[in-house]
Amino acid sequence: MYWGGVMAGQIGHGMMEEDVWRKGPWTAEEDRLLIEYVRLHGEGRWNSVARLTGLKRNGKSCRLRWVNYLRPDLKRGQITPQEENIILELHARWGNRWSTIARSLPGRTDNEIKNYWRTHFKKKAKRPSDAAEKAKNRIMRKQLFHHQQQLLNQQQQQQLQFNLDISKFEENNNRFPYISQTRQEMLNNICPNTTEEQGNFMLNGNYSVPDSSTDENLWDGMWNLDDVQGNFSNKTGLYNLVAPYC
DNA sequence: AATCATCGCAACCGCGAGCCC
DNA sequence: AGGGCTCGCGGTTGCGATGAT
Repeated sequence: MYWGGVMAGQIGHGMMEEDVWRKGPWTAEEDRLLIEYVRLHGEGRWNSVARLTGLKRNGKSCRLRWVNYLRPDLKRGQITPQEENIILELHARWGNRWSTIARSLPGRTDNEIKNYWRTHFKKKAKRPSDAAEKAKNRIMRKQLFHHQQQLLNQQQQQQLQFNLDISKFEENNNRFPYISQTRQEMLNNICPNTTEEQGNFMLNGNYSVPDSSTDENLWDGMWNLDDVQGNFSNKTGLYNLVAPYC
């Protein structure tokens, strides 16, 4: 337990800049005051809490305490397997957008999901400790990979347009003898370390699933697929799509 | 029993977006 | 237009609980 944090300005009742906000774990009495404040005034205007209740907590701290712990609609207990699946699915789609993910899990907070992810998934994926863990990770990988494949299929339509655009570019420049390198050059501009095989996926759609010996790399790479639904025709979207293979 | 390592979670921090004056 | 304020978000830290040695 400690006290710290210089206040930014006057908050009323003689509290001046040299006063400090209370930090650290909340007491039952502080919780009671905050709950009473929300009951009377509703959520929001968190910077008024200190002035109206006498709590020596800043607005940020009050909001966080309410949102993550005191809200009556919070669900307690462990994350269920169903919720875990949803988290996996949505993280594959949204990346670390915890608040977005939390909106699909009533009663769960972004903080809770973020903590759960960090302790249960990211670590396990990086260094599985035994065969069972590896098997579980393999299943997770396949689920996620299947999901990514679906997204890739959607994007293949956009890739067709991408190829058409390049073809038009080539047609317009076919009087140059070295034009056959253009596609690779364009890809190299986007993803400099792309191998020939990886480039084939992007340029020709000839994609082969990496073998299991590269699973860990693939799995790790998938954490970068945050924006896989981005526009394929722009550079950012393309980069996100090919990032795990770069 | 003692010590050390790891886990799980609450809370803090910095930053950016949106709003209002 | 822009400066200040409030709020929300994602990353990180601190620390008690638990497990391993």
